Amino acid sequence: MPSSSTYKKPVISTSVIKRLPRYRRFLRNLRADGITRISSKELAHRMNLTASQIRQDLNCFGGFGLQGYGYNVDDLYREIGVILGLDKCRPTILLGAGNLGKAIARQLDFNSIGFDLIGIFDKSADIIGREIRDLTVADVATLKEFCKTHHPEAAILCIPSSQVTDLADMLVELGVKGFWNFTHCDLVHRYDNIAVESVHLSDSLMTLSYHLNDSGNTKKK
Amino acid sequence: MPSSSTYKKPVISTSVIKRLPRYRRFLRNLRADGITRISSKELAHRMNLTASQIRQDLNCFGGFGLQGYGYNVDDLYREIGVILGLDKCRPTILLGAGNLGKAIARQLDFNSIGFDLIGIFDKSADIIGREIRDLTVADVATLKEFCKTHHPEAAILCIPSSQVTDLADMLVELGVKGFWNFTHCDLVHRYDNIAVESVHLSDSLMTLSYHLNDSGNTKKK
DNA sequence: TAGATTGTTAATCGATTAACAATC
DNA sequence: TAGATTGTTAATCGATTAACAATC
Repeated sequence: MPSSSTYKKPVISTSVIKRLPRYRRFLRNLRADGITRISSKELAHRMNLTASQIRQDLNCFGGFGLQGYGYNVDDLYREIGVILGLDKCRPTILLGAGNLGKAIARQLDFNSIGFDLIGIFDKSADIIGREIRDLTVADVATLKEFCKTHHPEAAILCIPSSQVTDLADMLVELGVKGFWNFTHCDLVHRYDNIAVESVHLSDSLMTLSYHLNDSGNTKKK
Repeated sequence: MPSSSTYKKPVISTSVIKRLPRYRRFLRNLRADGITRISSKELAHRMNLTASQIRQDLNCFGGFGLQGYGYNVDDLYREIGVILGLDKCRPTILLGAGNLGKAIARQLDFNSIGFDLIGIFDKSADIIGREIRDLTVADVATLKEFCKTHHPEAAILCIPSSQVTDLADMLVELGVKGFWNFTHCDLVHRYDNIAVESVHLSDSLMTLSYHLNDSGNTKKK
């Protein structure tokens, strides 16, 4: 039953990975309610999944349960955090401090989920120099120099689509290993060995629109 | 080959629905580049999919192509818009005008994707009365009255988790048919016949974290 | 020990891909 | 007509569910 985060992983499917944060949220709520142990059956019931799926998912990473007992809520919560790498502290930069960028920077508790926001950049003179959290928005012209000194591992893209590919290409060359992409641009298959996680807000709203069309047979995700 | 939006739909899988906005984005780009027709093969190549999948997906909704020719870019772009219901104008309200709510309200072009933002509500005295786009933030205490007059169909939830269930329950009673949910709360299986589309920002960032762990065998979504 | 619940293998289901006849 | 490419059926692949032996 390995629990450390460095051993040869047998490639976990995206479906499984995407469920992990949700498991973690439910486990946190359970813990907050003072519940210390839970069976796959009970958790499945609360999450509207099958017990089988939960056990299959967790066993991709190791045997975290105990026969006849179930899972320890707090242990499992922390294990999932380790699997996701939330115990890391990855230097991260934000590109674009407009409405959305600013909100993202302020809204999220980066440090508690493995990221450390160390720089914010914009190209607009109106925005450069402003304070967001503990950071001052810098001129994107100084980005290259900044990266060479501080080696950010991840970059958050909240810039206009037109600027995305140039900037992203540059960042990859400067050693950035992953993008959290809020632009309309489809970066996903552009690079090898670079992680891209996209949040396409309007795509998401469009699927809501679809489901509003056929209210009645709606029953989703 | 039906193209109108009202006929008996044989339940389309979520996987297909979720791909539609992406097809639409690519088609728009093609159109912008002056390309008027495209084969499933060529589109598949550009989108990193199989031609087979594209044809299967589109044929869930009707025969939009022409044998020996392919698809008309502009027609298909518009058809997908109709399928998604982007030609509608659904009265929509925003709950919570903090960092994120404000940014969402300002960032998105609601009208071009089927929504009409008609009200913004908050409970904080600091925020009530502020101007966001063409709207003035109203006191959430006036929400019920507002709904009885204006009958919003969709609600965007950008409020603290603690307030979500009470507010959402009330809105459902008042006739809201769908939620765009940005809270940590898992609304999904709470109601019948209510559409819920969630954007869990930290969940998304966590999956990026996971993929940064194993840079190398990263190749995703 | 008996009861409970896991870890894991086998069966099922659904989604993706391949193949090909229909047709522009 | 010949060539191209769709719509659609069949085959494959992967993900979910069921079943059950292992074990706490």
